[in-house]
Amino acid sequence: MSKPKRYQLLCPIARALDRVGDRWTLLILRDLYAGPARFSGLKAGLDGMATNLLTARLKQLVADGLITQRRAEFGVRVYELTELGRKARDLLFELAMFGGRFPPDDDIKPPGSLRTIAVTLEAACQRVVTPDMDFVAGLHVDGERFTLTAKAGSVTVRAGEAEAPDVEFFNEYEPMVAAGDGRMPLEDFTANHMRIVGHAPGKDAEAVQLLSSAMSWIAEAA
Amino acid sequence: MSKPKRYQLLCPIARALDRVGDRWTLLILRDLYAGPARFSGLKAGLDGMATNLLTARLKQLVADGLITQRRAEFGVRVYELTELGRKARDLLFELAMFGGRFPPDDDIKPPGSLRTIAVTLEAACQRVVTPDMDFVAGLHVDGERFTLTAKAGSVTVRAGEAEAPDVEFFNEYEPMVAAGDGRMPLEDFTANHMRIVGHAPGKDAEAVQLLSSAMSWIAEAA
DNA sequence: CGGGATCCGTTACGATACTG
DNA sequence: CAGTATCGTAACGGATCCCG
Repeated sequence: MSKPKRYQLLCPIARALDRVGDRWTLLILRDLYAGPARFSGLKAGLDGMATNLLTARLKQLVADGLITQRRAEFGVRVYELTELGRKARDLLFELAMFGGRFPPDDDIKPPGSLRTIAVTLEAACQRVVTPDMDFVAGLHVDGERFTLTAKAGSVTVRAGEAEAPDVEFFNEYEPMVAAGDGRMPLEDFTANHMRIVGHAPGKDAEAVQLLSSAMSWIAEAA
Repeated sequence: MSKPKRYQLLCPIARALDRVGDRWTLLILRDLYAGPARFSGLKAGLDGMATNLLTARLKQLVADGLITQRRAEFGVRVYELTELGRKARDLLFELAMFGGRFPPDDDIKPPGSLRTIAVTLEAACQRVVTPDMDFVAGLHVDGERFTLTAKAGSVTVRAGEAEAPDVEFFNEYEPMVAAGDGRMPLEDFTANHMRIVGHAPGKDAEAVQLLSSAMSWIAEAA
């Protein structure tokens, strides 16, 4: 029965907001961009969100064709982005770039999960990747694992441990955000807050090159 | 007294949404991108929005440094974007690109004003402009006037009549949106829905070149 | 235990009326 | 013209309960 309020205007911006403008919706897409997730996983990442709201938003997103619910092995239900939903990447990235311009509030809480880094990192890397790059990197951020893959000029960043990474990065979340926002100099970050463990010489150099290019692209855009 | 609900998370996306995520806020920025506007002008463009809400949103935007209230000549108050507020351009553009992927709803209303085209058009043109372009174009869309200026590799689109345009375009809004969304072939649009009146030969060709490049950039991105 | 559904107090929104 | 005040309604937030 609940029909959300819509603008219903002949304007692409309003049309987008009618799909993703409700509270929490963009944060759901943000978390799903890192890969499929279960109801409880999403709930954990979206701290403070009521379960009935999460249900309602997921239902709406399914209806709009942005996500699907799939039954993975042993009956576990997972939600994941559709091809259309993945197209929200650059929108989420611009949102992150815009948000980075504001000083973080005083009483700020750490997010329930770090999946937010996937979409931002992937979008930034995609802007600076060169077609010859080809590697798999493992990313460890405050203990959470991500996999960054560069191949044939395209980059993906997904939640989950890399199987046979060519190189591994160990970072903490807060310095990453600070560097991205421009509150910490890039040299400081790369020198003091990024531990690199290479497994395939040559590939590591590529990975370091990509990551630092991406970060300075972000810095310059500000 | 009213403290709006905020996420307050250490995540750039959430930080952006804490500034511009409330209902109507992004549509206000959208309209202001076309240039300064008065309270009643905004209200007219944002059909259906309650006046107290508009007041509240404007107050919040001022507090966050995205807009300012200025006293123009004869005591008329106008709101206008700050430099920080103008940085929302690419965000609004990505929103428009994303919204264009959805079929327009059945019972859709025309927007209260066409100022929405300024931000989208400017962002698209900026992506394809060449440094040598230098002209002033008048844009007439369903009777509303806009001015497109290209100079030194940068493009601006503002509401208001051009003083001495090198070229003038006459369009209707609906076909423009349809072409932008990909529902109408570009050739159809440029051939049948765009009237061009040139005043400075050479300059007109530049303008036509820029406009059609911008539109095909949009079409290809989809 | 994961994946929700139900209920209820609180807040934000939408419409209209009113004022400097 | 540029808002403020009021008020009914819809959405949100938190907790609890239910079902496989």
